Formats: sequence, C-alpha cells, structure tokens
Amino acid sequence: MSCEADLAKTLRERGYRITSQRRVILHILRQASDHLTPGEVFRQAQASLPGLTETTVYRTLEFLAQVGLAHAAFGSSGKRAYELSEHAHHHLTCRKCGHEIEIPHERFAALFAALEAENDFSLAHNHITLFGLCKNCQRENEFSSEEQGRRKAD
Amino acid sequence: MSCEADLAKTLRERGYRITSQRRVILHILRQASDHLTPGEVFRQAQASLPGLTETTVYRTLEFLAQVGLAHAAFGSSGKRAYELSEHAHHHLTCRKCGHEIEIPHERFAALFAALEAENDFSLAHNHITLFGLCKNCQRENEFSSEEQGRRKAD
DNA sequence: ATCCTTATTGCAAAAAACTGCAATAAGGAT
DNA sequence: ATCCTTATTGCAGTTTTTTGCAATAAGGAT
Repeated sequence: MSCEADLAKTLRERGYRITSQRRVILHILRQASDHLTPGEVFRQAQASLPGLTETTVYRTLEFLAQVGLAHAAFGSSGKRAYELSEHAHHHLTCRKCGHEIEIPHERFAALFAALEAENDFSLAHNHITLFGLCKNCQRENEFSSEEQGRRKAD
Repeated sequence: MSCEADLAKTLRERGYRITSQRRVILHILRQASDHLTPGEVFRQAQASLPGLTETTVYRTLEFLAQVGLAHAAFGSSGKRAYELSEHAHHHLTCRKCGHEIEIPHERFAALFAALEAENDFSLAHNHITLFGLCKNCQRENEFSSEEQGRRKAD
C-alpha cells in the first residue's frame, strides 16, 4: 500500500516511529466516513488490537493531529472528534437536530490566506465547525423553555 | 445596573429564572478579560458563593451559551473555555507558544453571510479559533522530535 | 405574605480525558 | 542476528465533564 509506505517515510523523517497501534488507529480513521471520538476509535481498535489502551488512543490521536495527518473537530456536543486531514472541509452543524452540512475548504481559502498575510501567521488546516440552525429547525423556536432538561431528546 | 435588568428580562421572557449562581457566574465572565475554563470559573465563583457546585458551573456555562449570552471557544489545548458573546471576535492561536491574535468578526462576516444564504442556514455567533504558527515560531521547526514528551515546556 | 408550579441546584456516582513513570519495542548501527 | 538508544506504550491514579434524581427556590398568582 502506497500510503502506508508514504506514512512510514513521513514519520521516520521526523524522528517518529511506526507502531502497530498507530497503524490500526490510522486505518480506522481511513475507514471512517465520519469523525470519530477517542472512545469510538478505542472500541473499534480493540477488535484488531486487544491489548490497546484508551490512553494510547488519546495520545495517538493527539499525535496524529500534531503531525498533521489528522485533526480534531468539536462536535455539537463539544466532544472532541478526529478525522484524517485529507480532503479539507468544514461543517455547519445544526444545534438542534445535529444535521451537518459540509463546506469545502475552498470557501475559506481566500479568507485564510488574507489572515495569514495580514498577521504573519501560518495557519494549520483547522476543521471549523460553525453552529447554527438548519433550514427546518429555524422555523421552530431555537430553545423554548419546554425543551429544558431534555435537550438530548432532540 | 442596566445590564442586570436587561438580563432579567431576557431570561424571564424565555421562561428561565435568575438565580444567584447565574448572576455570580455571569459577573465573573464580565470581569474576565480572557476566556475562562469551567474550572477557573468555579474557583472564582466559590469565593462569592461558597456552596456552589462544579456541576452547576458546567451547566450554567452551557446554559449561557445556549441562550446566547456566552459562547464556548476551544483553546490550544482543546480545553473548553467560555466568554461573553459581546464584541464578537475570533482568534489565531499559535500552537507552539500559545500567542493569540484577535480577529474582529467583521473579517468573517461576508463569508458567514454567504454560507448562510447558500445553505439555508442560520449561523450562531461562533467563536472560531484557528491554529497555526505565529511569526516567531514559524522559523523554528514546528514539532521536532526532540520536543516529544515535553510539549508543555514550550 | 403565602401558596404552587416547575426551573435549577446539589449530591453522588459514572464516564471521559489526561499524567507520570517504569517497561516495551522500533529501527539504526554493528 | 544482536545491541543500543529512546520513542511509545501500558498501568494506575487524578482531574475534568456528565448524568439522574430528589431537594430547593424563583416568581407568578392569590
């Protein structure tokens, strides 16, 4: 697999090592169509690598993000979730029903470039999640008092 | 205090109640020059309201965000931090030294408006944090292997 | 001022994240 | 194939966030 070899090279060059744990976790992220929380990754990874620790998952995920292979996004619940960096995109997430609309990175590219230039800053590929209300949920009241205490029901 | 009365009205209209806890927490956020984590808010709040629980702080902060009075931002560490919604702005945060550059919301306004129109979406005021490297840190290597294991030292 | 409804809080216990340190194992060198 | 250095992992323990439920207290009505 070319991307495996590629990965090896990338990491090695920077002084990191390739381990079964990293391979498994990376593989899971590749399969995933969606963002995965550390817990989800852990559960899936357990299957192929029984001895794996939750701690390692957290550290590996964070590691992948640092190296740039993956990045963290914050879901509507505020829980951290990771996904591969490939095909940069962002999300509009409905705070009410959780519906997600994907926005290609290109839409942000110009603004990002401008900000980088103006501030002498080098932006990493961030996954941005913008919260709001989707078409349907806009009609109803955003957060009527009756919903108190049963937010997850939505 | 006008903003207090204003707050009262805002909440009451929506069916929420004003409690000493909410007042204290909101007051702390007003004083704060910076974002505060739930833990920080809790510690400060303890002073004026000894009986206060950490749980309540978490819930109140989340509540304020839902109601739109405050919003959560995710610091470089990924830790959640809250601040009042007034004077909308965003941040460019250096992943290495933690330096933060404030970006006025206006820079994002046009893009946000376009995204809202294109997707039939109503965006809430999100506080965006874009990570990257500041001017100074760009010179050095982003994440050389020697830094492994002592990231917080930077 | 007192009563009533029900939004909020506190408590206790669980789940999720994070840390320090000793043991393990990549992978370059011999 | 074996040795060596040190990046990574696992373990055990700590802190941070959440959640369910009963007790408390806002604030409108009487």
